[in-house]
Amino acid sequence: MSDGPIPGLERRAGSGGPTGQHATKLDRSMHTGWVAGLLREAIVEGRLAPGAGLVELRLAEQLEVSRGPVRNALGVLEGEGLVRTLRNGRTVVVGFGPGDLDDLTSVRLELETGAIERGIRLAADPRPVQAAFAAIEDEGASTRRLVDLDLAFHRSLVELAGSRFLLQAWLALAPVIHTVITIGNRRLGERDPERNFARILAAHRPLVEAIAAADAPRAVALLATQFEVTTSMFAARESAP
Amino acid sequence: MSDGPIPGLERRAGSGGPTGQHATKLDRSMHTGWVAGLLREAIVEGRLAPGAGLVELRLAEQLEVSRGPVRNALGVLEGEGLVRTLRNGRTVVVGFGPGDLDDLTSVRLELETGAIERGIRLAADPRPVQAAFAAIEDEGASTRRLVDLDLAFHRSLVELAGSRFLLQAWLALAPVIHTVITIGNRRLGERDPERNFARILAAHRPLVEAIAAADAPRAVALLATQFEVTTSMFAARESAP
DNA sequence: TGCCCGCCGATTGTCAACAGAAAACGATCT
DNA sequence: AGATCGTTTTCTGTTGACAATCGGCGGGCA
Repeated sequence: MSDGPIPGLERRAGSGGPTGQHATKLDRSMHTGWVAGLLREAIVEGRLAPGAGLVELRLAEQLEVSRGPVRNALGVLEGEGLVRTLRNGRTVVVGFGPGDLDDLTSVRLELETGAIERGIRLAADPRPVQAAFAAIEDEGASTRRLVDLDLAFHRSLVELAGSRFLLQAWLALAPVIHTVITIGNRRLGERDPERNFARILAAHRPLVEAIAAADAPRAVALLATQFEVTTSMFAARESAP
Repeated sequence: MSDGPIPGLERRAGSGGPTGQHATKLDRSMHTGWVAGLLREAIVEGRLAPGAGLVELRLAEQLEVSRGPVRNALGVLEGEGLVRTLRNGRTVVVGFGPGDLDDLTSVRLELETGAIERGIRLAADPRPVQAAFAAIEDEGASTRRLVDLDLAFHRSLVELAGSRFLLQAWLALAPVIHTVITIGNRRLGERDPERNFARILAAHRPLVEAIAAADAPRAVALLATQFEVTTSMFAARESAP
């Protein structure tokens, strides 16, 4: 494999190191979670090309930690479906083709549709969804956080159903969804972030209202429309770069 | 925490040790995968009670490996949702309540129903499903392998759709499904294994036929019926032990 | 020239040991 | 007696080192 440091991993994120401050929430631990977060971010933002090999020792010395945390981080990334270990133990970044986008979108649609229907049927509290939308509104067009907030919004949709396992299934897809949203948002938003932001708001607001009104059919239809619009925009950009 | 070895983990499974033979399929490695498999088996079969604490050092010396593989194995199990690490790092076995059964079943129904519909719409090859059913038929009433084969059957249903991410979402639930099937099969099957076996066959055969005939509505209805029967039997046993 | 075999570097899997934090325990004080 | 504080013990997180394995490279041979 080629020498030199791996691009897009200058360990600048966070503070000056893993011992910075917060213990990365629920991940395995400080170093492990930090490395996993860094790697995940690099992958979902496309800085790590699909197929690129991740060598434990190189990552370790580049990030100035031992191989242990790196190893564990690769393990959680593998569990998230972002990397894949060949049967020789070599770890590579997984790639996503155009067909995968349709596939992922359809699965998301199915899961989130079911969640909304169940949530409304159970008269779930819509306020978390409203709060998640408000967070998007308040953020502005800052692309970086926007992705996280968009993902959090859709997570709140899934959580409407109050189903532990539905959430678990969706969570298994979350990193990949993050990848797709990030790449798509960058393509759509780097020219005109404000317009992209307005588009997102326009797509989400009616959905929030429909959910607050407990209008399940309308909410589901709006969700489907939102996904269709997104994928078609992707496809347009994809075919004519 | 109480002393002594953890019950139900006598490292008998497989050969005499991790260096036995095959490198546990696609898991992380020999020892890691072996430990993860052992632990997973113990959890899904109920030998490890929910809430039980898993101490790395104790597991390590009990299984005669170092803490490294044990640690990685616990990471894998955590990714599968079978254990949970508290914010102090302590790892405990997660528990499932009666409500979780309904929840899990409904999510499974949704996923597998969608898979069947998509698979039939795409004119997917039904032979893997038939093969999985044949494997169940050939096995007989041996409860142990029956669970694996039942799970493999349902996995083949999901694979009908040819959707990478639908499979990933379902796979995220697979260990938990395994747990439920195992516990349920034991309760239902320990009195009269033959009868339980016949019940499984009777529930699966029409489903296979409907899929082979590309009759999506009938297949979906049969799947729903199968799940309803199972859950109601569970509930009956649950309320009157 | 083309193919096969053995060597060598690179990389992973594993292990034992160290430092820090959290929990459990007991003693002391009120 | 009950609560509180300090000590001890347990357990995790991390590190560096060792052994085994895989891939690639060059030399030898037909």
